[in-house]
Formats: sequence, C-alpha cells, structure tokens
Amino acid sequence: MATAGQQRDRTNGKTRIQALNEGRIMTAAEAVFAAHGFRGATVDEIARCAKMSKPNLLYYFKNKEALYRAVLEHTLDIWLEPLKEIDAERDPESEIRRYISRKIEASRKHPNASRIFASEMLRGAPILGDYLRGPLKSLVASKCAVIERWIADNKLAPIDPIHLIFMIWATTQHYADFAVQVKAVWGKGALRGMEFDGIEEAVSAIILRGIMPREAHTTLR
Amino acid sequence: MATAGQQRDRTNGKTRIQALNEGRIMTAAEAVFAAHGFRGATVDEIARCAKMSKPNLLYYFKNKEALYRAVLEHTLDIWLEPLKEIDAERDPESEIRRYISRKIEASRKHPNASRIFASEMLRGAPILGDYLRGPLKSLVASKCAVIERWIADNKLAPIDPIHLIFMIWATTQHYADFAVQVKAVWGKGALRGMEFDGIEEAVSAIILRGIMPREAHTTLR
DNA sequence: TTGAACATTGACCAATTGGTCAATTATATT
DNA sequence: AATATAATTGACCAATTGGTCAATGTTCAA
Repeated sequence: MATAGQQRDRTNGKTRIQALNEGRIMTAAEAVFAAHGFRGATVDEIARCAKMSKPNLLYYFKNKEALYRAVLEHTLDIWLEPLKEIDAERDPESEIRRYISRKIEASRKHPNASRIFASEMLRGAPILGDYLRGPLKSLVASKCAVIERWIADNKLAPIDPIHLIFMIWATTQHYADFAVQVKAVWGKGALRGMEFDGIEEAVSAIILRGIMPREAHTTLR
Repeated sequence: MATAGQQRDRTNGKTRIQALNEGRIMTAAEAVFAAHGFRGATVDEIARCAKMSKPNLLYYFKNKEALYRAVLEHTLDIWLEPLKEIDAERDPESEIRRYISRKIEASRKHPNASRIFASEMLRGAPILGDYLRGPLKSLVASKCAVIERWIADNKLAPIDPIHLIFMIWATTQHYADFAVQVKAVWGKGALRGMEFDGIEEAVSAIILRGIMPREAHTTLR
C-alpha cells in the first residue's frame, strides 16, 4: 500500500483545486498577455479575468514574470510541435502541405499562443532569446537540411529553405496575430464566428506551386 | 507684404523648435510603442528616450493617447503606400515583384512602423478598427479586382487574391516584426548589422513561381 | 532693448502598479 | 470530530503611472 506516486485526489503532485486554478489562471493570463504584452498586462486584470483575488493568484504563481514564463513555455510547445514532425523520408509535397495545415490549425485553435509569441518577438525576445539562438536554430537547421536534400533530389524547386520556412511561419500565424485585420478586410463579419475555411487550401496552393519542380525546361511565363 | 503663409522661421505653422522636438518625440515614441505596445509604453520612458522632461513632452502632445495616434498615423502612411501603387495596366509579374520589393524595403527602413502596426492588431485594433473596415477594406477590394482581372486574362494562375495579399503582407513584415528571431535562426550575427540582402529575391522567387501561370497543360510534379 | 509668445521644468497629485502579510475559511486525512 | 494542510482574501505598502501647474528661462520680431 501507499505506492510511490499519486494518492487519491492528487495528480502530478497537484491538488485538484491547484490544477483547476492554475488552469484558469493560465487561460486568463494568455488572453491578457496576448492582447497587451508583458508590460502592458496587469496582474489585477489577469486575476479579475480568472475570477480570483490578486493575492490568490500570487499564491499559485510567485510573481508576474513567473506567470509569464509559464505561459510562454506552454506557448512554445504548441508553436513548435508541427515543425518537428516534418519527415525527410516522406515526399515533400505531402509533408509541406501537412505542415501548413498543422500551423493553420494551431492558429485557429490557439490564437493567443501565437500572439504571445509575436509579442515576445516584438520586444526583442528578452526571455526567449537564448532559446531562439540555441534549440530553435538547431531544429531549423536540421529541417533546412531536409529541404535541401529534397532539392538535390530534384523533388523540390531550388528555393532558399530558410525563407520558405519564414514564409510559412509568417503566413500561417498572420491569421491569428492579425485576426482583426483579416476579418475587417476579408469581410467575413464577426457574426459568422470567423471561419478560417479555405485558408489552408489557398495558402498551400500558392506555396506548393511556388516550390514544386517543373519538368526540365521551365515554362514559366 | 506679410503674405498669407509662412513667416521666416516657420514651416507649416510650426516653430523651428516645435518641428524639431515633435520629430524627436515621434522617433522616441515609435521605438517605445513598437517594443511594448500602447499600454506597456510609459510616457516617462519616451521622454527619457527623447532627452526631454515629461512635462515638456506633454507640452507638445496633450497626452499618451494623442501621441500614440500621431505615431499610428505616421505608421499607416509608410505601411500602405506601396499597395496603392499596384497598377492594373502593367504586367502582374513586374507589379507584384515591385510590390514585394517595396514592402521589404519598408520593413528594412521602418521596422518600428511595422511593429507598431502589429502591436495595434494584437490588441484588436481599438484605434484603427474603423479604418480597417473602411478605407483599407475598399483599397484591398480594388486591388483584388485588379488581380482577378489578371487571372481572367490568363496572366496569373487562378489563386485567391486576398490570400495572396495576406501572404505578401505577412511574409514581408515578418522580417521587421520578428527580426530577433530571423537573426537568431538565420545566424547572421548581430555584428554584421542585419543585412536583409537576398530576402527580396528569395521571397519573390517563391511567390512569383506560385502565382504565374504555366502553359496550358500543367506539368506540376 | 524690450516685451510678448514660446519653451522648459521641478514639484506635486490621485490613481494604479506589483507584491506582502496576517487572519480567515475550506478541504481532506485520521 | 479533530487537526493539519491547503486555499482565500482584505488591508496594506512602496514604487510607478499619466497628468497638472505655477514658476522660470529662452527666442525672436519690433
């Protein structure tokens, strides 16, 4: 009895109430940090948004920065997961299409994660800087190598891999970060709860056309 | 004598000192708003950055919001100018190439303008909302019509114009808004003062390939 | 050189900020 | 039912916030 590990009512070393409240706080914090950035967000507003007193919030996260870091970490997972999945062994068309699809899906399901990441970049990545220059750079380099192999094998047009990746990042996240603009300009009234349908196909179409090889003699133009 | 208009030492109804200080304030404000957004920016920091006391700053701009609006307006000019120039009468390849080129140039020369715009979008465009739904929407609609005509004339592949515009916006501004990330991942050390060379060609290459028509029978893949 | 408009600032203010703490209430294990 | 632990909060604090104002210094046309 009393096996090492969780007792009744405890998950992952956390109380039921703890898990619940930390969840509520994180969700509230994501919304506020996404809209106003680290400095523009206030602990009061996050607490109010989580329907909780400020001291209670600070009982779960020792200060504003700790909360921000927790949110950023959660954000990073969502953000990077799709890139890791690109598989050198499969064909580029389906892999890139799938990647775009996953990124659009992430922008639709977790728009605040995308916005928090954007906000952190806008301020010069004081927290994520090391991560960008370390693990992210490595990951991107390895995926660039994959793309370059595809190009060498004539499975892809000779484009610059890093700019392809930037283009996919930029375009897909645009629909989350600039959602107001997209809605305003595209006309899809706020009423019809912002449907992101068709985006995936439209974006994939242009990009894939842009990077798939043509037969030997290019017939461009 | 005393012709209606500027006296000696006055330009545009503004004193020499006025013009000079307003300029310094705007530049400082652009940097601070770009990094921290409206709420995260402080008047003190902007004043310090403009080497000026806070009351003196508020002598030129009546409050934080007025300054923000002035900065936003300046930003909008830079931001939109290139799109207006797209000319239906010329051929799509050179027009789109030129547009991308102009946008990349703007990202390089006015990165803070791009970031302020991004920040305003992240918070849901409380100030620019009406502008987006009004003049911007009209402008975009007219340019979409141009693109659609090009498609109908078989000068362009049948892609969705609005998403093409979004893609160009997103990709080009990415190099300003996410400059830290670009630098970190791309490796161009901060030393070699971030050269944006090659971006224009790389981006244009993918996008143009993606939207230029092929000969009748598509030889894709 | 003078005087009126322009420019500048230290001192100050009320409101808000991130954060603490002691006291209280709820929860869960015995 | 008892008790130890977890959860919650009102009251409070020093620092910072956006903004005011009266007093002072500077510029420039006459």
